[in-house]
Amino acid sequence: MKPVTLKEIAEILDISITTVSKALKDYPDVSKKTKRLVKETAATLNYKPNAFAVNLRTSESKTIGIIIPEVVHHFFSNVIKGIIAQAEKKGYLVIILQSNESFELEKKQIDLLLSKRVDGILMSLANGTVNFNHLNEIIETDTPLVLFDKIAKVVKCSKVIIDDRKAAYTATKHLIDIGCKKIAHFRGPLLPQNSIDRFLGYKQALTDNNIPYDPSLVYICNCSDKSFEEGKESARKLLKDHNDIDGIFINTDLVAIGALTEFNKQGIKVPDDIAVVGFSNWFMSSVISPTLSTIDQPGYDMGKTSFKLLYKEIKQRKKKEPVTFKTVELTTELVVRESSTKSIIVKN
Amino acid sequence: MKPVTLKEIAEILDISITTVSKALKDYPDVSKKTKRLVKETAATLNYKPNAFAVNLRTSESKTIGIIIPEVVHHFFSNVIKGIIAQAEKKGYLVIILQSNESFELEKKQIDLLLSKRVDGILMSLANGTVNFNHLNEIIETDTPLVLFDKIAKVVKCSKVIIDDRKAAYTATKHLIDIGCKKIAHFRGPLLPQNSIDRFLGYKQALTDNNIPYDPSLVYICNCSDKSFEEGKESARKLLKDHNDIDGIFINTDLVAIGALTEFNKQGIKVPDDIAVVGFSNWFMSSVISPTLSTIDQPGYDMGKTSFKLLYKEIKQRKKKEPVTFKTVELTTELVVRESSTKSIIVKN
DNA sequence: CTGAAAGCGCTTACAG
DNA sequence: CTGAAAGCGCTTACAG
Repeated sequence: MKPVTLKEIAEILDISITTVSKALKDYPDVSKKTKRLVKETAATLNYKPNAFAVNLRTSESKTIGIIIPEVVHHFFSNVIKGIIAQAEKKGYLVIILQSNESFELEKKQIDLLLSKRVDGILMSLANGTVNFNHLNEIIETDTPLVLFDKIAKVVKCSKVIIDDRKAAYTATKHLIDIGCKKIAHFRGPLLPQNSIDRFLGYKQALTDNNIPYDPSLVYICNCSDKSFEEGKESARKLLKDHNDIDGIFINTDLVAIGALTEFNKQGIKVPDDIAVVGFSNWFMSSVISPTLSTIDQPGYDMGKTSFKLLYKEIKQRKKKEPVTFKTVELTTELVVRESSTKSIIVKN
Repeated sequence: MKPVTLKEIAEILDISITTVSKALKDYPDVSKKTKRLVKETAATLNYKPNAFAVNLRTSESKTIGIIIPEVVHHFFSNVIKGIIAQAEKKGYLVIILQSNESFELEKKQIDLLLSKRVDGILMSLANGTVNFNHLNEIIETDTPLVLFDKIAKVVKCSKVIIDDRKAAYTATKHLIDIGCKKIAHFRGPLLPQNSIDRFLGYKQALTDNNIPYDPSLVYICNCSDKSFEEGKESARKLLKDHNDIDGIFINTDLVAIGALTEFNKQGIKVPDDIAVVGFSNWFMSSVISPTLSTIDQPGYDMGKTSFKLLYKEIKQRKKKEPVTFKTVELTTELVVRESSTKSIIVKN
C-alpha cells in the first residue's frame, strides 16, 4: 500500500498542494470549508506526512540520541525511562547507543548520531574517555548537548549531576556515626570524575573526624560488567590484608553486593563485624540479605531533567536566542538498611 | 557551522554535483583521478551526507523501532542490548518506545513509529493488548514486523519465542522430582500467551505425574512494576490458605523474590519447607539468599535473533523478493540453585 | 482566500 | 568519463 501524499489529496479535491498543506496545518489564510474538506479527506485516506520530506524541509528530525556506557544497568535503565517519558511529551523519539565504557566506541556513536542529524544528544561518558575533543565536535556542529551523571566539567554545555563528593561524605560519615573506626573504600576506576569525587568525599569524612586516611584501605574496581565478581574479589583481598576493618563504603551497589556475598560465605557478620554502604540504590539492594544501605541516586529524575535542559536548548537555538548553559544538581539520599544498622535484631 | 553539501564540493572542484555524488559512492564510471580529488576534498571539509535528503530519496531511514512493555527490566534490557548490538553491525539505529503494558499506549507508539517511517518494527506485546488490529496496520503499510517473547500467534509475521509451556513443564517436573507433593503456581495475567503457556506447562506436569490439579493453588499476579510486592502478597495468602504446600513454580523471578522475602520473614525454610522455582533468570536471582532456581531465558540472544529476522525481511522487500515468515524458538534451561536443592547444607 | 514556484540535498536514468 | 535534469514530498515567501 503506497503512502498517501499531499498531491493525491490535492488532486481528489481539485485544489493546490499548497492549500492542502496549509489547511492541514491550520494556517489562518485558508477558508473553514476548505480546511474541513481537506481534513476529512486526509483522515479518510489515513494521510501521514512523509517524515523524510518534513525533516529535509525543516532541518529537524524530532529525534534525539542518547549514548550511555551500558543498557543493562539499573541506574541507566531508569535514566532511559525518564528521558523517553519526557521526550514523548514533547514529540521527540529517542535513539539509544552504548559506549560499553569504551572511548573509541563513544566517538563512533557520536559520529553516527551526527550523521543522522539528531536534534540533540544526551550523554553519560565512558570510563575509558580520556579527552573531550569528540564532545567539542558535537558543539561545533551546533547540535545541543547535555551531559549527565558521568560528565566532563570543562566541556561547555548543560549538565545534570549529583554531588558525588557530598553523597560519599554522607555515606562515610554514617559509618563513623554508627561506630566504625577503620573504614575501607572500594572505589571505581581512576578516570571518571564520579569515582574521584566519591573517593574524595570518603577521604574528607575521615579527615574531618580524626580518622587517619590509609591508602592501603582503598581498593580499585573497574565497575565493568563483572562488578559483582570484582566485589567478591576485593572483599577477599581486604579480609586477607586487613582483618580489623569494621566498615566499608563501596563505589557502587553491584560491587557491594559482591562483597556482601563473599562476607556471607566467609561467615563475616554484616553489619556487626563489618558495616557496608553502597551507592546507587539498585532495586536489588532492597531484597538481598542483609539489605544494603546505600545512596539513592535519582535515575528517572536525572533522565527527565536532562531532556528538559536539552529541549530548552533546542528551542532557544531555533528561535536564535542566546543559548544558556545550566548545571542542575539533583539531591541524593542515604538509605539506611540492615547492612549498616548495628542494633539490628539478627534473625535466625 | 553550516554542514557541507555536495554542491560546495562540486563548486570547489568545478565539476558537477552528479559526479561528486558518484565519486563518493565509488561508481565505476568515474575516473580514478576525479574520485581521489573528490574524496580528499570531502574528507578535508568533513563532509557528511545529509541524512534527511538521503532518506527522502531512498525511502529508507536506516532506523528501526522497538516497542516493549518496560525498559527497567532485566530481561528486556538484555533484549534491547542484543538488538542494538546487531543493528549497529548492519548500520541501523534503534528507537525505543515503551507500552507500559497498556494496549492504548502500544497503539500510539506504533503510530509514532509509522509516522517516522522506520524501516522495521520489533515488538513484545503489552499484557493489556486484547486484539491485534494495530499489528495488521503495520503489516498493511509494508513495514516489516517481528514479534518476540510476548507474541500473537495469529499475526502473520516472523516471531522469536521460547517454548514457555515446555520450560514451565521442566520447572514443575523438577519440583516433583525433588519430592514436592503439593505444588502451587503464581501465574501471570490471564491474557498474554506466555502466562497461559506457563500455566499449561505447570498443569501438564502435574497431570503427567498423577498429582491432581487444584485450581485453588493457582494465584494470579499482574507482573506490573509492583511484582515484588505482589510476590510477597501472594505468598502471604498462600501460607494462610494452604499451609501444606511444599513447592511453588512462579511465573517470573521478581515475583518469586518477593515470595522468598516473605517466606524468610515468616521463618519458612526454603527449600526444605517450600521449594521455589522462578522464571527468567534475572541476575538478582543468583545473589539473593537462598539463591533462586529458575528458567534461563536468553534475552540478549532473543534481541539478536529478532533483529536478524527483521533485517532479512527488510532486504527481501527491497529486492522485491517474496517475504518469508519464520518462527524461531530459542532454547531455555533450568538453572538449579539453592531454592530447590533439598540436600543443601543449610548455612547459618 | 488560493496557488505557482522555489528549494531543502540528495540519487539516478539518461544523453552525450 | 561527465553532467543536465527530474524528482523524492514537503514548506513557505510571494503574487494575485
